[in-house]
Amino acid sequence: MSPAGSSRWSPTTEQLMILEELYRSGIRTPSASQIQQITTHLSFYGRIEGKNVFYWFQNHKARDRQKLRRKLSKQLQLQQQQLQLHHCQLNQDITNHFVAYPPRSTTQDFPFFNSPSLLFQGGAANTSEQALNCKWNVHNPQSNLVEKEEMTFCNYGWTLMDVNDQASSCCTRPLKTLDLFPLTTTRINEDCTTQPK
Amino acid sequence: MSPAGSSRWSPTTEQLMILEELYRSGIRTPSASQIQQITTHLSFYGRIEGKNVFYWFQNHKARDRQKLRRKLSKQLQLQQQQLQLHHCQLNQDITNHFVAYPPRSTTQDFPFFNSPSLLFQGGAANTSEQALNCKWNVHNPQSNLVEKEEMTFCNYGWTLMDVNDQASSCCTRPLKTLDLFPLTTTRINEDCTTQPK
DNA sequence: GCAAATTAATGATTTATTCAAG
DNA sequence: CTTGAATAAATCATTAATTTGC
Repeated sequence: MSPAGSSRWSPTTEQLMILEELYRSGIRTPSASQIQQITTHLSFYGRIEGKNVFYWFQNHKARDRQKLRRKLSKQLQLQQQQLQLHHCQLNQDITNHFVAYPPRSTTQDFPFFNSPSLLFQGGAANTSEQALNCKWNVHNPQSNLVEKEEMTFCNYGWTLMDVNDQASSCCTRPLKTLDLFPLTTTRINEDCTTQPK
Repeated sequence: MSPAGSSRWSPTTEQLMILEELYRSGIRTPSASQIQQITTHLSFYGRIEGKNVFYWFQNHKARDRQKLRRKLSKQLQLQQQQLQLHHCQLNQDITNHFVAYPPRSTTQDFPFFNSPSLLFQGGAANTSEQALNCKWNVHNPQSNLVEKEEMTFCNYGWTLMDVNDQASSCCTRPLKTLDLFPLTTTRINEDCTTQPK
């Protein structure tokens, strides 16, 4: 691929420090122009592309969330265990105080013992979700386009792509027949079912 | 945004027909060049951008899968119900034949009645997954780059972006101070914590 | 010390979910 | 309700740490 390059980007220490600082400062989903700026800036410290910056934030955010989720779920698990223990203790007490002799079998449990194990997935996820979904809106003075400032991923790629996209305006020059369209496309429902294998 | 345009693309009938035909013919995740071709071609029938094509395939594939999953899970559910019924019947039979008089309470269920509802998510997903994950590799004669032909989403966007990305090569011209980097970036760990609001 | 073997991190893709226009 | 658009979660794949036997 890239000459003398490995297949994937690995950030230099400086790049990483800067990225982390930006993250700490609140950036989570950088807009197109932000990515552009960051990339340009970081390219001073080593080879880097826009997508690297994009992915870095994507992953960092996700793994932050994930870490938080795990912590919460572990906490919950502990709480549950303690509750269970408490429950058990209570039950023991009841048994000791109100049931003088075993009711039928000493190995028999009380029904409320096998309480359903709570669903961490759902609960914890929602909690951490709300805790983390604080969006950060850039106040970019140069953007006088009235589009949503919360620019995204795809917009970035595609918007920039469209700069040299001749297909944006309805092109009237005779389209040369392309590989993908071997037949006239007006009678589509006939047998142009060229099955690729 | 676009002059006299609505906020989102809506495909013309022709465009839709072609897209569906292409989908039927096996295309699921069109490569960059494919998207380019398709877009160019479809732009003859109305305004369209590359991302529209990309999203269309993305969504169509996903919703196909989803539909299939639902069908399968419904089937399974039915099967489960029937099994349950069968089970119930069996239990009834057992009760009738082996228990002459009610054991403790007529409303009491047998423990194996509340069997765990099976996890459709896991099972069905995997099934439909395998059924749908038939990738389609283009045999594009014009690509003599030896990169993987299974090109993707981001590659598309970002690759094209990099065409006019001056930051790709390590730039040595003095970077003008950007909004995002108000201070020198070498001493990062000091207080450049400009909190955005 | 130092590679081969394992494991942990993390960059890059793909899939699922959600939002919102029409 | 359908579906284009966007975001988040899950997954894959490669690189860096780390361990292990010599």
